[in-house]
Amino acid sequence: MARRARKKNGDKHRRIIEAAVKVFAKHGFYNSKVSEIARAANVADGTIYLYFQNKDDILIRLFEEEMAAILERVQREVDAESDPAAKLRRFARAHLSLVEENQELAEIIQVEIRQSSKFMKEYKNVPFQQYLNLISGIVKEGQAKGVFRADVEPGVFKRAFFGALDEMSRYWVLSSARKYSVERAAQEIADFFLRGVLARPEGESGPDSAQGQD
Amino acid sequence: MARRARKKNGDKHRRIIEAAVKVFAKHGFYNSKVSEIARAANVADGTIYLYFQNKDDILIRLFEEEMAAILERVQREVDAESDPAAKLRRFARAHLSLVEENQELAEIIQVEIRQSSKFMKEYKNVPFQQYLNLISGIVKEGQAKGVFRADVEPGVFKRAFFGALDEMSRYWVLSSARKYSVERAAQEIADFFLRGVLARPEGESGPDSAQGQD
DNA sequence: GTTACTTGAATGAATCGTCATTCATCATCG
DNA sequence: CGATGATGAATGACGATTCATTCAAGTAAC
Repeated sequence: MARRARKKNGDKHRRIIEAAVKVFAKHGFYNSKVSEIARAANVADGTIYLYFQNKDDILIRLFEEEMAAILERVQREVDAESDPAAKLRRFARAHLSLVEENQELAEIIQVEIRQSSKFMKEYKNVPFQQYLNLISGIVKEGQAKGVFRADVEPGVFKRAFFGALDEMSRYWVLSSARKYSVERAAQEIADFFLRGVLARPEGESGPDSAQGQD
Repeated sequence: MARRARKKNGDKHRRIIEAAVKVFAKHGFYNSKVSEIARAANVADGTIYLYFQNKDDILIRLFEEEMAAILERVQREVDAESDPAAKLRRFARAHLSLVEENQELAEIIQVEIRQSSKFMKEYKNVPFQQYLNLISGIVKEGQAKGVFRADVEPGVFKRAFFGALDEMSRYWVLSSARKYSVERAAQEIADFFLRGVLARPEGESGPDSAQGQD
């Protein structure tokens, strides 16, 4: 029964994290009171400090735990496809679906984490790097298979692609108006990129003639 | 000499804004002290309250003033091109150049403004909307001219395109490593999109597909 | 041109509220 | 009984904002 302690720990730890998600999403990190998180989690103020070092720590841990789950899920979805182009579409769909399903969390990751990961210069934000690298991984694979153009810089692509999805999500999260469906948007965004990344969009002749002058 | 007063006003207002840019960029809005801005601007703490309502107001006004200048400049650059595709490339280059030239400001706009524009639910952030609409404007123009595919949703495109540039900027601003040149990245990002947006990448067949509904 | 008075910009020390965090105390369980 | 987890009132720091006061420049009167 000694392990019960751990289990109980896990329980309160969880409850606090979940409460924090709600509270941070509602007021933003800096305007959230620890006591409000405590109230929402149904624990005493002091209890929070048995599970977390301080307020910052709540944010970091919440981010890392949730991010790990997200990474795993998206990874799995992407792995389910074999064609690189399909992987990219799948990534877009998975990303936007996750945002739609976890709006509060998405809001925190988009707004608060960036805020503080800049402020906390030390924090390297590994999970986010990994997430981005899922994308560049797909690109490299596509290039290796000859399906994607070789002159695409994976390091630029991953940011551009992620950025596009992310900005679209922001729209979802911050506005209430849903003009476009997730499916539709994911599809369209992936398309913008894919048609530019595919080695030959349609029946094409040579890649040399591609660009005109500027 | 009575007008000197106004001039002097303008002067201090400016100095405070400029100081705030530095301070906010360095510590983030919430970790910045009004007294530090005052020190940086070489005015007394109280003086700030003669020019701004409160700390939030400093952020909002700084954003709006700087944004107006940015909008005007990018607008002008885009107008200098006539071909929609060229406009898009130009937009990308202008955007990234601005970021490179005003890193502190860019950092604030990316991180702090978003933070607080969520927190201040009322704040509609018109300047940002306008900025985005520069992009959708280009798309619509391109579609009208038949240069861009008609089935592209300008409202999705503007976010995707902006998001891509923005994420790339974040990399510049937050990391110190500059692996890719601005020029190169702008070019590449615009290309990802353009090759997907151009009505006919190469010699294609049917002209019927050109016009469509929106 | 100098003296006396008015105005309002500028100052910065003092105030006042607000939390994050602590810790003395309590409850529970084995 | 300890011991370990939980509590929540009390503490202390901090920092935005205020406001009584100073000061410089303008105006008028002589």
